[in-house]
Amino acid sequence: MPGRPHSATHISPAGTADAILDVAERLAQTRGFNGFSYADIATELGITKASLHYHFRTKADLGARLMARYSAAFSVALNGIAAAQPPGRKRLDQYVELYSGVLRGDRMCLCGMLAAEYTTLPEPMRQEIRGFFDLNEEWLARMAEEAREAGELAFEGPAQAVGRLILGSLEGAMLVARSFSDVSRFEATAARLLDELIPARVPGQAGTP
Amino acid sequence: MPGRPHSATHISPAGTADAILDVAERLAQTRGFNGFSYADIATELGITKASLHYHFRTKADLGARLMARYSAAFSVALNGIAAAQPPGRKRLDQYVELYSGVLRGDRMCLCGMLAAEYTTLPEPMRQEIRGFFDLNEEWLARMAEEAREAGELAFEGPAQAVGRLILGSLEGAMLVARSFSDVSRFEATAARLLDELIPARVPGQAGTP
DNA sequence: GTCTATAACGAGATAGAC
DNA sequence: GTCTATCTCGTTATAGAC
Repeated sequence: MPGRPHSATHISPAGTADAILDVAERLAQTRGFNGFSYADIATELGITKASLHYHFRTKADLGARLMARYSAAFSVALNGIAAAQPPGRKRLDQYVELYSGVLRGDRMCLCGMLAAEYTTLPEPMRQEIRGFFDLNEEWLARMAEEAREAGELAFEGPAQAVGRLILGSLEGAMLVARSFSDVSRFEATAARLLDELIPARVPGQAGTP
Repeated sequence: MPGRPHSATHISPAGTADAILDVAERLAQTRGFNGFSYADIATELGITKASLHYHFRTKADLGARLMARYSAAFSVALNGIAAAQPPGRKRLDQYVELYSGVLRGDRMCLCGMLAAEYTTLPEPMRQEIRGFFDLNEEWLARMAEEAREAGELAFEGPAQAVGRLILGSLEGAMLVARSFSDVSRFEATAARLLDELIPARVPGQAGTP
């Protein structure tokens, strides 16, 4: 695919592909990747389907680039949380808040959504899904481990297992809560999950000795 | 029983309508409700699309009846577990095993799957999804409460919160594990969830104060 | 109950003008 | 970069013969 115009004379074209991805992202998060069409995007942006194909040759192409952008943005957000907060519960609360924000827009996590459609998606998109889950599990495990080492939170066993449990649980809690249009249900569930799973370490009680 | 070719009601003389639902169920659990067509079912059964419309006038009709059957079969399975096991962890382990069995067939929980497509589904199907979640949450809460009262398991706060957390967590863990074609990942996560959330009550140790 | 045939529509995708 | 026009295919759904 050709890159953006290299001259500085036009600034607006830089936004078209991104604008398309913005709409596609919202539709994919609300209706699923198989739940929207080029016509939906075109209508919303006031352009034609043919123009969409200029920016994204195929829908599979659009999907792969959509997920790559999403993963990259998510990664930036995770790094931001880790940089802004010391090891401890606060980091995980902000992680949960990332999900709450998505849910407030009646959306699902993009990759959680596409995971449901997994078997119908082209391999490049499947790879992105697994990559997103790996990224999140590893970040969560690292945050949990650092909090344990800092004596802020307590849990037993490998941090990887904690990361996997938190990721899966939040994705599922989102899925259910959205069916009831009830963000508070998600928030309450997420809070309890963290409370039970990695309670604050109280000096003088059982934890790491 | 979910994940099995036949529901608990019939054994040998499965009629055409049931055969159609069997195929539709498997396709919905693997590809989603929007991920299969009448043509897919017709081809697999060696009949025509027109015949399908004789049994199910519209796809929305098929979907609603499919979910009603699924929920009913699931309800029977839950009652069976509660009747066969005394209050305690074993009941919940068998509940998890229900999910593992589904996942072993590369399927998702039907209602978890359709929850992702929620916004694209007709209202009757949405109702069934919420009903399925309610049914499961309430059963899990009841099982947790009975186990606590029997002194078998320990947890604090309302049992409803525990039911919601388990349901959402299992649905999400399924979703993620299926993307990696790794049932053991689900099983390990589910086991840890139950261990942490409602540990066995050991006399003389911290549990309910 | 199942078939053939077809309607009516929407999907992804392409060619070529401007 | 965006347009008009079109192609091809798949989708749900119906009519009517057997």
